[in-house]
Amino acid sequence: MATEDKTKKNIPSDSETPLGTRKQPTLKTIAALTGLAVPTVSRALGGASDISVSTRARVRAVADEIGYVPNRAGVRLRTGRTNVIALVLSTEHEVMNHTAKLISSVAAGLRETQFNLNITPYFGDEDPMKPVRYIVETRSADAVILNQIRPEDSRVSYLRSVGFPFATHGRTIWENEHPYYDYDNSAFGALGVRELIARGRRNILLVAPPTDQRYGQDMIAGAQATGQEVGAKVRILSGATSDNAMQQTEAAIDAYIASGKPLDGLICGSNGSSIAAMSSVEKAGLILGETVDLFSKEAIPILKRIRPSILTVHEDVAQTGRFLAKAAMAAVLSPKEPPMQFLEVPTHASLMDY
Amino acid sequence: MATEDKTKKNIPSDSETPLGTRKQPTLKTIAALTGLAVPTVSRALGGASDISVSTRARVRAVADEIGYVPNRAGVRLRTGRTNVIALVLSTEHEVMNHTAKLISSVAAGLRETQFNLNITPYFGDEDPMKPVRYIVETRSADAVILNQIRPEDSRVSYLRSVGFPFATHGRTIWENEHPYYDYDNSAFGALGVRELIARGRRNILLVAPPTDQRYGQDMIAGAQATGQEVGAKVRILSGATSDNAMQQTEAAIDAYIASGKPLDGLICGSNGSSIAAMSSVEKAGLILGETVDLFSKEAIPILKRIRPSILTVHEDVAQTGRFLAKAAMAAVLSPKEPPMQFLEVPTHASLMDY
DNA sequence: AGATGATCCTAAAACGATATAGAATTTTCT
DNA sequence: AGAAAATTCTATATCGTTTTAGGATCATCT
Repeated sequence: MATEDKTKKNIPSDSETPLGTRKQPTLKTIAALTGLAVPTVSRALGGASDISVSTRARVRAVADEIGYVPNRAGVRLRTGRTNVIALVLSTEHEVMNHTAKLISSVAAGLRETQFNLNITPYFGDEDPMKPVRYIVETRSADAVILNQIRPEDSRVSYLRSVGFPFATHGRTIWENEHPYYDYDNSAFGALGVRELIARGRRNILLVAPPTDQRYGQDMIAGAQATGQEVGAKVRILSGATSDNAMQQTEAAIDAYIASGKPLDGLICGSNGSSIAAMSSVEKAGLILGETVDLFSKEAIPILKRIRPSILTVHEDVAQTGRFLAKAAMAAVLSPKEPPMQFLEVPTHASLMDY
Repeated sequence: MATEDKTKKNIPSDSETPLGTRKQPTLKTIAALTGLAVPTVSRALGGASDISVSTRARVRAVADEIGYVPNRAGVRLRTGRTNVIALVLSTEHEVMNHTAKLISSVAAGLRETQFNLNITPYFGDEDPMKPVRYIVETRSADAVILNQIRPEDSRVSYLRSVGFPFATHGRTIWENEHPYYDYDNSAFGALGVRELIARGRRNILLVAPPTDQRYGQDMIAGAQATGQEVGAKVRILSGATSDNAMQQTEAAIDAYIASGKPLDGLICGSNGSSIAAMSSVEKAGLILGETVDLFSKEAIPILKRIRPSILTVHEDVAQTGRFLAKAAMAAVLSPKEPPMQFLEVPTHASLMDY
């Protein structure tokens, strides 16, 4: 085996034409072309004030001419800056509609900025902390954006403890101290109850909001408080809740109906649960818009194109993503400024019945 | 400690730690702790054969102990390797269902490998070449994955000319020479016609496949050839086609029906067009499964949960993404091997009518 | 004993960028 | 005119890693 090692070392393997190694121009290239020193070129391109205007112009001209683009690895090693914002997403139930729209809107928010978007997925069976820790430890992003926030999210406390910039889609118990965008799910729950009551509904079921995340807790609280207020019964269906647990959700609603409890109003906080509810209701012989009303959070266009009439409230996911992008950038570029925060409050529903 | 003069160079003492940001351990840290030289530590962790087993074990133990993670910028600068696979996606019509599933399945394919996923979005109004050129010029990924491939896609010819590793979702005219995963849309078109004919349908409309991309061209060719064969009329509806152009697609189908042309079978190659078709057909008073049949490509679960009975053919997007991930990695790690290629051929449809 | 090799490690250089300190020149001031 | 100051550039060091070449030590062979 020793001899094998030796021969392996001596034979110059595939050193002929390594594809893709056409070298990119570097600062050194420009320095050679202009007769300047490398740091001078760097500072000229950076717009430093102690480089003469004429030199700056000359350097820029040469750089443009040869198509110079800074090597990110060099910048990153020297400055620690990656120019990357990482969006950390769970793929537990697949990347679904809402998440997909979030991706594109965050991308839109980063458009024409110095920042690039990196999607870091993690899987349901692994520690949600893992991708966050990886990003921090390898410094592979300047900031992270998190969603599916729990009230005392350990990722948030970790990021705060190491001083790493971030923004969240959802609030924690430390909500005053970090950037976030949140949707007022308490108001959503309240609005749902009010709208259904206004249509004469009295037996309302709130479908399966997650109780480990604040948004589900808020939705329940908002709906129940308003139910108390107006003297209507608001029941909470527990069980599977995410977009891709539609089957379980549908089964849970089926079971609820089968149990004989009265039902004439449904509140669904996700597209998946809305679809499950529509299906379930139809099977049970109830008719949307007539014997039962469905109040739904509208996020994807498909819901608009499905025939039965349902009440929808608009959630502005496009705004969400753009805001989170700005908030994350601000956390990087202006760490001393107060964190950017926004709470989207739903105020009215409309009948989607085209 | 004994060889103090030797180790005394410029080891940053623990007591310094000046700023608030706690520094990550580097090879230097391990070198100081073990009394070895930095390259020795590097080679020990890399498993080089000329480092003694005991040293390797000691170094690894210390590395694990202090939680050493290689700084990616350093590796990238030295080796040129980023350990990133970039998935380049258009957000023209938003990141939609099919795309979302592609993202999660590519992520799954990269799971537990050395590679990370980077989503690089581009916008409909900008040059599709731009993100690709950026990645190549800044060397910010080791390979790219492209979709929405045109037959003579300029991104593909560019990547080939610079020798940059890539894989495509769809084939080009150079299909023999690069890695790809493709769905046999010709077979899909043919199968659709055959299935509809088998149900007694004779007036078939193929809904709006894009004619500038190969997959649309193939679908048309497959459907028309089979139509010829069995002597049935297959018409092609031109117009908007992507998932998010549902409104236009629906309007085009409405117009087709209004024109009085006979129609008893529909073939839809995307989820969006299927939803549009269902809506359009219902408006026109046709009944799915009775007066008309819909043959659809099934990719998202929502289609399964919508009430009317439709014929669906399974497209394995999960496999697509995993394969593309492997193909891209292979292009990076084994450039000399023949490119990984796969053509998914649909063979049967099933009635989604639960 | 002296030469040869094997084993295990180190020194130096390099990737591409930027920060810092200081050098060379010109301008301004007294 | 001589000194101080401003201007414009260069030299050097550095970020963290890996590659290359070579050095030191000890065992083995003739």
